[in-house]
Parts: sequence; C-alpha cells; structure tokens
Amino acid sequence: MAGKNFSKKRQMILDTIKSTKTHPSARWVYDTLKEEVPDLSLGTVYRNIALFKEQGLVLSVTTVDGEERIDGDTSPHAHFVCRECGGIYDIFCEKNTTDECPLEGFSAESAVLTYFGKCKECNKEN
Amino acid sequence: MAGKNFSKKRQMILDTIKSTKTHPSARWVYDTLKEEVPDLSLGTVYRNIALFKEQGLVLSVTTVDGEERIDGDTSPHAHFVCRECGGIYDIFCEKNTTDECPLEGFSAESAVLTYFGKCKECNKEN
DNA sequence: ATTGTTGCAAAAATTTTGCATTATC
DNA sequence: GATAATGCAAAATTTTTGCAACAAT
Repeated sequence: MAGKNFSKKRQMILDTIKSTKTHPSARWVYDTLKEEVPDLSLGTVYRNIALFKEQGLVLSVTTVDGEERIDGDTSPHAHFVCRECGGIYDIFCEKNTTDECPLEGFSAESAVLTYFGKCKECNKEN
Repeated sequence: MAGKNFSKKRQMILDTIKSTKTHPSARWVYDTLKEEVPDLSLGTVYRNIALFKEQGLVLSVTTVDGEERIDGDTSPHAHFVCRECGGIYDIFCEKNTTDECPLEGFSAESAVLTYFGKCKECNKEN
C-alpha cells in the first residue's frame, strides 16, 4: 500500500514543498533537493507529489508553461499567476475564500481561485 | 503577424470551441472537427488555441489528466472539475464572480474560480 | 508579390512506468 | 522476511516547432 512507509526522502520532499512560497514544480523540488540529496530521482519526486495530492497534503494550483505548480499550503487562499514571469503569489483575502458547494449533488473537496495577469515587478518593466 | 488573417480553419476551430460546453482539450477539438475537415492538423489546433488565449478569446480553465482544458465562454463564471470522470461544469453564481484586483501593483486580466470534487453522476455510482 | 496559415513529421518537454535494488517496519 | 519506496532508464503523452506548400489580400 502506497503511503504506508514515510521514508526519509518522502519526508524531505514534503518539507521542501511546505517550506517554500514559490509554488514549485516537480522539477524545482528535484533541483532544489538534489543538492542535499544527490541520489534523488525525478521519478520519486513525481511519485511522491502524486501521493501528496491524493492525500490532500498538497494542492495543484495551475499549470505555467506546461509545468504543473503545486502549493504545500492547503489553507484556503487565492493565487495570482503572472503570465509574464510565471511567478505565483499568495493572496490571503477573506472575501475570496468561498468554499461552499455550488451545485446540487456535487461535492466539492477544494476550491481554487486564481487571478491571471501581470505582477508588480513585471508591471514596472514597461 | 500572427492573427491577421482569419482563415476558414481558424474560424472553425474557434466556432467549435465556442459552441461546446465540454471545456475541451486541444485533442477534443481536433477529433471533433476532423470529421468535418479531414485535412486538419493537430498542430494547427494547438497554434490557434495559443493564439486565442493571447487574444483573450479563450480561457484556460485547468489541466485534467495532463491535458489543458479551455473555455470559449469568457464571461465571468466558476467551474466544477470532477476528479473522477474529468468532466467540467459551469457555475453561474453571482457571489463567486470576483474580478477585482487583489494585490497592489498587480494587474489582473482574468480570474478563475475552480471547485474540485465529485460530480453528480459520479456521486451516484457509489 | 507579400504576408500569414497550414500539414506533416520530427523534436521537445513533461510525466509515467517497469523492474531490480534498497530501505523500512 | 515482508512490504513499500527508490533509482534508473525507457516509454508514453502532450505540446511545440521547422519548413515547404498553400491561401489570402
């Protein structure tokens, strides 16, 4: 049964995800952790992220430039995705945190509110 | 300059996207239109969808099973994504249609509110 | 004619998977 | 010792791209 043994590497992958606000991709997690854990495999990162998503430890935010980006902070909050630089920013704003079930017969487990546009930095540049 | 000539095929691709509520993937658009337009190329569908997204004619909703799903209805509304069957449903509900800019210095062009869970049909099945 | 679009196939890139090996309980 | 997790590389997918041929104005 998957997820039974909480291995050292699994824990480190989760820690890495939980301790960043970059809303990382699998590759970012791999590259970042690779320095500390040289014998880490990209497949393992993908497998564990898939597991975390099933378990609800991690949420999928959006896909930027073909890469899925995840969030280790599962508390209800919104995101801003910059179409220019690909950066993702948290938005903690009470009025945006709707989580009520919207359609009869449908059961929602999570809700994701995402804004797309140009971030502060990229707005400065022209 | 891309997007200058509104070719027959480009128009048909857009029409196909606009006339369905399935929130299709590029492949779906290709398969659907292929019957009517046998000499259609998948690359063309991808190229045009990319163009429509740039022009704001089409929005990216989410990615299901590795496939990007788009919406030709750009009016503000939310979505429900079924994790079981991959179906995407529209939710027109005034209180979910926030579109105000949430962070100072950040300019939002669009907002997407997405619920994830189990749809009515899939709830019935067990 | 010039500029833009498409088909086709190859290439790129991301993600998944099989299997032998290693770690965990 | 049994079960689960990992590394590695190959495979499967989705998406992008180069280029010659085609279409539109």
